[in-house]
Amino acid sequence: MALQLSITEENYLKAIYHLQQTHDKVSTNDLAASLHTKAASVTDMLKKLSQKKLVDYEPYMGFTLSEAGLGTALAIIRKHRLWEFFLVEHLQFGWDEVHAVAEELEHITSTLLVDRLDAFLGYPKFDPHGDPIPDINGKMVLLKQINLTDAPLQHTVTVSSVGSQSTALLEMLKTKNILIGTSLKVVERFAFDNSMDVEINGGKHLNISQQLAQTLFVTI
Amino acid sequence: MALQLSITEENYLKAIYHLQQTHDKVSTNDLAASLHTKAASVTDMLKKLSQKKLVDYEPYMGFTLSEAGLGTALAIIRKHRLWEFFLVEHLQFGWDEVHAVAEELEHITSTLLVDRLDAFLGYPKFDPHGDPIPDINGKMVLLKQINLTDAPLQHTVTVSSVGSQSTALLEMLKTKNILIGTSLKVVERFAFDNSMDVEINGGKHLNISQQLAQTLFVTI
DNA sequence: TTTTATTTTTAGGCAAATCTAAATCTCGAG
DNA sequence: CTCGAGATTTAGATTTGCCTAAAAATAAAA
Repeated sequence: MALQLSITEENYLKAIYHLQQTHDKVSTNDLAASLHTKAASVTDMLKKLSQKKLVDYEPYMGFTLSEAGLGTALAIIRKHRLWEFFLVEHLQFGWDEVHAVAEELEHITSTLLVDRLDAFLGYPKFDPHGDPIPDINGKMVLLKQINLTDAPLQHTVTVSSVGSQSTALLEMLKTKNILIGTSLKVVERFAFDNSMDVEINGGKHLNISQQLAQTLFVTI
Repeated sequence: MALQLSITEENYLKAIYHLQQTHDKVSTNDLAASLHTKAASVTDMLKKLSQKKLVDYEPYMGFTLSEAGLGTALAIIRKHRLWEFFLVEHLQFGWDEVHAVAEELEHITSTLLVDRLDAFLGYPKFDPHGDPIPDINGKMVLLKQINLTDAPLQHTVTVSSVGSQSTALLEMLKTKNILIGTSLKVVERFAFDNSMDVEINGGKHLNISQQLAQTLFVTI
């Protein structure tokens, strides 16, 4: 069985995972900053995680997750993103309100719970921020999915998926004639309400609210 | 704002609440037994909870929850039972598998989460074990709801509610002609599969599986 | 009403996770 | 190649929750 980790240990693994994405080797100071703690505390914890073979750690030389540590980190991230999806999809949370709650929910241990939740949600591939959700084996789509909100001005993008299957959303998309595969050119953005004007399939202009743009994932 | 409690403190409050239901004044030893810890530890924690005005504690004389402590305990129990309902209703957990998971979920702090979950579930009044769920103000139905599983042999009971609104269940009830208000007499129980034979409205006999019996709440 | 048994509390310590301050290491500048 | 700035680790304390063992209080029995 996977050894039982404290919430603190799990948070360390997760933070190391995120730093690893950009810093080939992670430093004590960077991790301390990321966890809002002090370097000395990080060193203490690293000795423990190293002993448990979850990180490859050489004093003064930096560290990375071991294979086992990576698997554990991905399991936590999987839980985090699945809960975020649940909160937005079923509990009417905004995509910007879910992080703090998911930080707590991600430490619930039951694997049965996670896997049932995954099934209940329909095995989503991306969380509400467009980040990929690892599957039960830790596998995930490699790139972050970007939504219309982040599309560059004057670029034409293609709708690749929607962030929700709610009937309210699907109806709205139908009346606006937006489907998977529709091309959208971002014409203008309005700072006032974060809405945007787009040109649809090279023709009509359309105003899209921030809420809608956030649920439209696109490829450039 | 409500002061932030540790998980341990919350578990103490909850345990005191449950003991209070039967023991007018709670004793150090009883609480220690209930939490699988030692009397000395309980005394330590009681001093802390007493200082925070969550329990009324007089050394050597026993203790009870204060008004504030009761409110906090009910909020935890509310979360516990709502999560149990969610697990059974939406994630296919058996009613006997949910307790351990709910023990973890009940400590998630977001009140927005709890209240949205409550709404999502349809403001249920009873958890899957028939225990009443406190509402947002801590109010709840006073009696435990009993389900058909616990009905005494040869007694006639009346279906008062069902534990789920799932279409699968409602369809089954329709074909079996079981409605709210239907009288059922428990004729026989079978230890092999925990199913039971009942007489419906004083007429036909019917076999009811354990799963079905558990979702049928009755009055005697 | 003593004395004994039981319960509860105090005293003193331990482990986890944190901190500050001091010591040590690494690496780039000169 | 040496030195010092900055990063890292060690040393020593603190807090929380728990423990054992001993002392104190209450309750029960003689």
